[in-house]
Amino acid sequence: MAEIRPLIAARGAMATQDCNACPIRHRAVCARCEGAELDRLASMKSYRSWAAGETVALEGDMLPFVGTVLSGCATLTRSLEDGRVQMVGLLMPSDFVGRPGRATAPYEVTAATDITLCLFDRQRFEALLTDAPQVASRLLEMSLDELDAARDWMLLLGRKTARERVATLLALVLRRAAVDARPLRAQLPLGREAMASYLGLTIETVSRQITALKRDGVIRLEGGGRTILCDDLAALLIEAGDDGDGEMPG
Amino acid sequence: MAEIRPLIAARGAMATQDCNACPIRHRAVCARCEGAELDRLASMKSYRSWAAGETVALEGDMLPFVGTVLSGCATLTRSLEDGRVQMVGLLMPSDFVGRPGRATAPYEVTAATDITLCLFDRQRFEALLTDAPQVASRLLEMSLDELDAARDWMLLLGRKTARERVATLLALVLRRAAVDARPLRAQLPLGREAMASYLGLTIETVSRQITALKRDGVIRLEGGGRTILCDDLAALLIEAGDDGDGEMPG
DNA sequence: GTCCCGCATTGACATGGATCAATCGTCACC
DNA sequence: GGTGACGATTGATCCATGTCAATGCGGGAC
Repeated sequence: MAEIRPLIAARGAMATQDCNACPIRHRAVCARCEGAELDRLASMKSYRSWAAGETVALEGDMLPFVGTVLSGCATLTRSLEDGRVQMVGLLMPSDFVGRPGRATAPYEVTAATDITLCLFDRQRFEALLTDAPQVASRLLEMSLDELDAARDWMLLLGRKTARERVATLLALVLRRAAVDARPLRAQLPLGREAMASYLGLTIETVSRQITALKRDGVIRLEGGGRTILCDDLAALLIEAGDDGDGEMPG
Repeated sequence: MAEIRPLIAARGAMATQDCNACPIRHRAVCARCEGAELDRLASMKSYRSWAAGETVALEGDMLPFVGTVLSGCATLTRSLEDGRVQMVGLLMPSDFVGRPGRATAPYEVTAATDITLCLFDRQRFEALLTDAPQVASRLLEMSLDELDAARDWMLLLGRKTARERVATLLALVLRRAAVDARPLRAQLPLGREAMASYLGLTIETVSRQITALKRDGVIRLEGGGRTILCDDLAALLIEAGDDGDGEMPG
């Protein structure tokens, strides 16, 4: 997913930077920090990378850190005992990972692409939280945004048809990827399986709905189905069933 | 819903109390406040009640306040243009209402029972937030709990069968209502329509699944289907499809 | 270039839940 | 006690999506 957010630096370059130079400060938890807090953040952080497909944390794992996504894309999933899986969040660069105040991960975290995180020791971060209001209020704001996004997704999962779900996701990806280009074009960051998991559908249904949207002239495909083009975003948003201003759950 | 949480005082008594005496401080946003913050909170608050069925705020409404539920029970819903509705949260006493940092309501808020809220002027509350870390961190904690709950519900909406969904909700209500009594007994706070809205199902399906669970001896009904009894919570939790430790989205 | 291998697509069929419609209970009111 | 209204239940049927299975396609290794 890094490729559709060109602002984000490649991960090799990242490992030597500190919070002051963080290219994602505009959204990340340190966005409002000043001298002293930045120094504290910088003193407790480290970097770590995972390859696409690797597990960052299993449900119930001890998580000694919290952190921020620097590059790449990770998924949060919850599953039932018989193997049914639902994606409950998609982490993009600048998104926050982990849960201050809780030692174990409530869902499985998996690297969807190669990914690098900027990690903070959880307990030291919690201490910072209690006496740096900017950090706490910034994190609160991010959490509330995620809550809104999760609730939008509940509407999709509870009430939308398969075609509407697929159209919603494609519109979301297109709007993130390219606000300017015409026609809109985006490489799908997720394979069909991850899309199905996100949308509460099966792979086959996702595939059929994409084919149907293509047949009906709403989208076009390129590069073996991994790149989508759209000439008329308004038409795609109508297919999505609402005005389409929903945000992606983080 | 107030009747199943006997800790909560009746609303008539509430209107003259201040934050110090708030009977729901153990969970509410003021739970960690001390002298100065409590005084500030008390100075900006007011009380207001709505009757069951009344609308507290429509999607997109200006909301000049944030607040806390004192008594009663409210629902948060999102809807599609053609009328399909999904409940995205259920507010119980001590739950937080509204969104610091945003002027308009992102979902419709409706009183499910008679309800009383303790309201704070939004802008003054935001100011408090920036310089009272206890308030910000308490609110963060509550928001993260709601986020976890919303994500649990995404698993239900995306992957559970109708029977599992109904069993999950009934187990949730039973565990909130009565931890001690045997057999477990609870008055349903929600009618069939609200249950269906919460579960992403239709009224008819909810009704059929309740009938089926009764037929199979997992639950019993009383009082015209508004009170449920359960002799074996473990059996109900198995029907719910997971270990059942999910929380209710707030 | 060819052979795999993993992912995506397509097809045939089964089914869970929605839809449409009728009936039933319960409670409030007269 | 009778009546109306509203929510809940039950029944019959339909259809969207899941399931199972086969085929297609593109990219990397050699």
